[in-house]
Amino acid sequence: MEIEKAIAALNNPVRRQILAWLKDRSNFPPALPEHADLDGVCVGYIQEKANLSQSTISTYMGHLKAAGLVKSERHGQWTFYRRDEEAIQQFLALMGSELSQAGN
Amino acid sequence: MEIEKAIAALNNPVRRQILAWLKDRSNFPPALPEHADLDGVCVGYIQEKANLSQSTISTYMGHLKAAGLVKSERHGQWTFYRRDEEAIQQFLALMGSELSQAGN
DNA sequence: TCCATATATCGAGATATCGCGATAAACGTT
DNA sequence: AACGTTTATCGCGATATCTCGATATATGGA
Repeated sequence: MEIEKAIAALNNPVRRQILAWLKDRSNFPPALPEHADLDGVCVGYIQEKANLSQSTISTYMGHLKAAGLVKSERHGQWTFYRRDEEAIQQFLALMGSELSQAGN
Repeated sequence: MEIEKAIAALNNPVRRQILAWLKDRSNFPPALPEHADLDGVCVGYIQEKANLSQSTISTYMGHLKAAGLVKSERHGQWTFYRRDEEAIQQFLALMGSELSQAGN
């Protein structure tokens, strides 16, 4: 997790929305049978939901990944993205300690 | 506090640094005797510390204020800026609930 | 009133981000 | 090898942000 890149990645409503959608797999169409055992959501589903171009969403996921907020796994032609909960909590903790007054 | 503007305001290392400096008044030169009873730090001191131009710092403080992260008070020719601790905590709480997985 | 000081606003050039379409790369299937 | 599908990368015009110097505004003092 890189706080600098993470803040930049979060400085965009669609990227924040995608992170929120990824909290719950049921925000997306069901996985194909052959992907039933994998977690994460493929780029195409995210693109469909966000209603932006394929290249834009691919780039967005790249930002989120570079920031460390999501993990990705490629299976065949598909890349599955899922939240990195640990990194997200770490980010929140870092923001808290950077922003909070000492006594709080 | 406006989460959209707050994230944008925080998406800049100098503005984050200023917020951090403002945690402790002793990061700046002592107040003039006639300002001893006021809290907050004047723009000039912040500028000196950040080593950017006067106009840049004034604009930065405007961003932080528009985001609701700081409060300002004018006394004579000086504007004193201080952190809005309540708003900052509210921002952190909002980020937490927006980013965190439901079960966390 | 005139001047000095502190801050805010304006206008501009440099740089970064946005979001796209086109194209490339990766992979599976035939 | 050739093709279809999925994702990643490239190049670009549009827009936003950065940071500055110059200027305007606000205030207090001589």
